[in-house]
Amino acid sequence: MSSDSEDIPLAKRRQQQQRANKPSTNNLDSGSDSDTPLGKRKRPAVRKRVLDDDDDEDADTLSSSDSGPPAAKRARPSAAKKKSYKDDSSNSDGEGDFHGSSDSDVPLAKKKTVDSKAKTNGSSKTNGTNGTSRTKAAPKYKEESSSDSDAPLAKKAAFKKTSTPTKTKVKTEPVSSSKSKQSTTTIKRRGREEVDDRSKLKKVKKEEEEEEDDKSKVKKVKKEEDEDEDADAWWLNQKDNEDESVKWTSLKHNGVYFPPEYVPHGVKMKYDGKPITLAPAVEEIAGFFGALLFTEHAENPTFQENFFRDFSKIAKAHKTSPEITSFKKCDFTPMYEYYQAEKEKRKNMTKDQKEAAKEEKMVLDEMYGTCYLDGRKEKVGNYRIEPPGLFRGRGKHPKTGCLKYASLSSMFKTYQLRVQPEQVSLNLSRDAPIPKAPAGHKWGAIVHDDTKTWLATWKENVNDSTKYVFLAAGSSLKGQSDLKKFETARALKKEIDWIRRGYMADLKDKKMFNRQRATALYLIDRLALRAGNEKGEDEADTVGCCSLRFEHVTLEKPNIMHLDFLGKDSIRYEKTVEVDEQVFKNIRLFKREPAQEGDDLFDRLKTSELNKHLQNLMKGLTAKVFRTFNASFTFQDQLEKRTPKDGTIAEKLLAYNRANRDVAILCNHQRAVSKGHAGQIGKIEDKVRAYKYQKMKQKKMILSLEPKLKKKRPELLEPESDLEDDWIEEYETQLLEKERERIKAKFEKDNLKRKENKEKPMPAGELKDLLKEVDVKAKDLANERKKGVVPPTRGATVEKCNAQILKLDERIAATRLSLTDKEENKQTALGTSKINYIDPRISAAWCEKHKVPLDKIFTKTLRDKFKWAMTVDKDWEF
DNA sequence: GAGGTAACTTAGAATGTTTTTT
DNA sequence: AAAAAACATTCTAAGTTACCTC
Repeated sequence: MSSDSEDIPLAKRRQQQQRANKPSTNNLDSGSDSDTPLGKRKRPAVRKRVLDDDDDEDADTLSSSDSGPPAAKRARPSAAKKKSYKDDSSNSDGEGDFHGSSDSDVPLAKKKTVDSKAKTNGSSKTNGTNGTSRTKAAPKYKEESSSDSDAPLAKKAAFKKTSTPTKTKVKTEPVSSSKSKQSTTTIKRRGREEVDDRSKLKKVKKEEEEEEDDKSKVKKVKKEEDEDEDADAWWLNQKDNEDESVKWTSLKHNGVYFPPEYVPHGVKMKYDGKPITLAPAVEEIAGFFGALLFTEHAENPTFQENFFRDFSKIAKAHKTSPEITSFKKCDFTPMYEYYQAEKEKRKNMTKDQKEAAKEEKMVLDEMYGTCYLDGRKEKVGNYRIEPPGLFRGRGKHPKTGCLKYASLSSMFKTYQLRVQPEQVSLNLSRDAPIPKAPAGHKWGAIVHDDTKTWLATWKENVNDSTKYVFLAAGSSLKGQSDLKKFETARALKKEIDWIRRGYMADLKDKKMFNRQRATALYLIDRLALRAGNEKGEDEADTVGCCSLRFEHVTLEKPNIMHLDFLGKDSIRYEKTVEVDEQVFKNIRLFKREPAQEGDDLFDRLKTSELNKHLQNLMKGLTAKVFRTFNASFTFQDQLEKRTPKDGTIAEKLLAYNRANRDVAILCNHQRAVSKGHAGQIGKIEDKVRAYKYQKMKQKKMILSLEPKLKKKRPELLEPESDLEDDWIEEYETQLLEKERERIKAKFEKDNLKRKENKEKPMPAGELKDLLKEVDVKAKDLANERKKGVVPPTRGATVEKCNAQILKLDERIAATRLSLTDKEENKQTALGTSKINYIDPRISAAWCEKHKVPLDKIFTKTLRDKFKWAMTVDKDWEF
């Protein structure tokens, strides 16, 4: 029943693909074994290379014997010189140093921030769009602005706060600091009486004032069935000021939805060939695996091992279950079949059943999928507590296959797979009614932390990570942070020139640390790499920029760099790029002996240090901002270039999608190749071959018509590439077969018609005659193949044949193009960049400008998510 | 300053639904 | 009308970042 090739799961295809992708020039093979294809992972605790930034030698001299610049040029740039790359135009402020000596980073950076502000202020109107200084919004939403009376002051405070990079929050905002401390402790306490924090006078007053508003607002919203767009349009009423850490003043919700209890189906797996009866919990776990049978997961040894450890342990603990000690003796196929059948059943549900299921979902959506935030009705995202199951880690995750459960502790008489209410903490405002916990249960904790956006949280067992219930993507909170994200990216756009000059200069810095930082920054900026935090041993071995290791980078003179590593989600990043000469030199320097495989390329650098540095360059700047900035910038740029001014909507959409794809490629967003892809490609290739076949025929026909052309046009004699005799024969056989079938079908159809019309059916002999004609044709073709000569068809002329050939060439080219297009699109995922990286205002403005309906580019959910961005005018620029 | 972790964004797989093709 | 492809949504894993603690 395992219709094998049919059902290859995505993960498997991905792997095959990755394997297939492996370039022949891959230098990483060395040391690779079956377990760690990208080289065995060595994590030397601290293995710094001998070169030390503290010894005062010029790193360039150390870097290599080759062609370093003459000593005079290598000398550290003087302060005056450095100033020059900060901002050529603003030479008025001579002290505008880019980075200064590293030990005095902070004070200089402070100056920098002020500088850049002064600069933008002076420069012009455009800075009105900068995140911190948005002032254009009209205070439409009157109720809210009541809490807002001190806006100008708060704004100033925020401004100041940000220009002092270190710990300023504590200094300038005692309220918020004490608050956050207290609220963290709150979370740890249990029960409902704990009151969070900041009952500062000001706040209390505010709340009192707003209580009234809240009530009326809630009523209003209910009455108008959330048709009231203005009430939801937070972006029309952006206040820049206000304590950013406070996320809401009122938050009411109904808690979370727990997955239903397991209903045993009694389907028996086999052990050692015999069906066995399992206790419900054990049966459920066996079912988890059974459902995954024949997928890449279930065939992965690590997955099997982890699963079996947990499975057999729990089976053992249940006395009623027979002992299970060998994975090999387990046969889960009955369960697999059961779940397949269930799937089928679900697919074949009647209309009524489907209707009922929909209804049920609606009820849950209303109950748990909705909350009230500051009186506004908002959607909750993932309100379902994750059901138990097998952890599906990506790539080579050491824990993949482990059982996700609630508790195996003996406190519970039976093993508890489902997360219990006691493990779940809820966050809501103090005035909100506390949702009832499921019967017989209590909530783990109730907190009132208005600096957090989560509604519920619990701990997961496999990686000991925290899970949250957040608002949906279309909510105001998410929208606001989205807007903030893009405004930061836009702010970077204004600063990028001098920041780039800065790190380019730092590439030659005497201190190794600075060089590494600059080089990393270069890669992050030019290649849109992720920051690359350190990872633990119990995670998949993936890297980002700062965690790149030697084996991930190879160099090729004069300035070519190959990158080959597994990034987030174990997606392979494999690119060959030209890099700046100095970057090339630096990387060679970093890679020098005694470094060896497994060592970090940037052995002095950590993401935290990189980000600290960036923070000094610009408020809110972190490594990930570069990705956002470059993605949006590239998109706008490409969109502009590709959109045909007078094209049809379809042509414009094509341009849009191409620009989108450029971004996806930049960010290396990939997806598994779909099931039928190879087949689809094959079909198109066949189409190309069919064209070539026709072309070949035309060419030969010309020669039959005009044999003299053999000398004049030797290309006519050349065989078509990729057109082999065997293929031709098979193709012709197919053509003939199809023709026969067509004739038969037509014959039968005609006879049916005759019958209806009470006419006599055509005699079978007629059909035979028709088929004979095909046989004659077959002989002709065979003859043509033998002699390599194609007699001209009736009315054929050299001119006509030439025209045909031209047409065919065009078609071949077009089909080939669609082939490349398809091929590339097949592994490129456009969605991720559209959802997370491309400022939606670029799209909105483009639609406006080119009269393209918005719903051609954004689905309903995306329009909802980006509703804050839809009001820009056609000339808006990122 | 290392190490841990809370909280949030970003990510591809899996699943569900609609549209297109056969 | 069925199958396949395309498109949309849901799910939860896997990142980044700030912050806390020692």
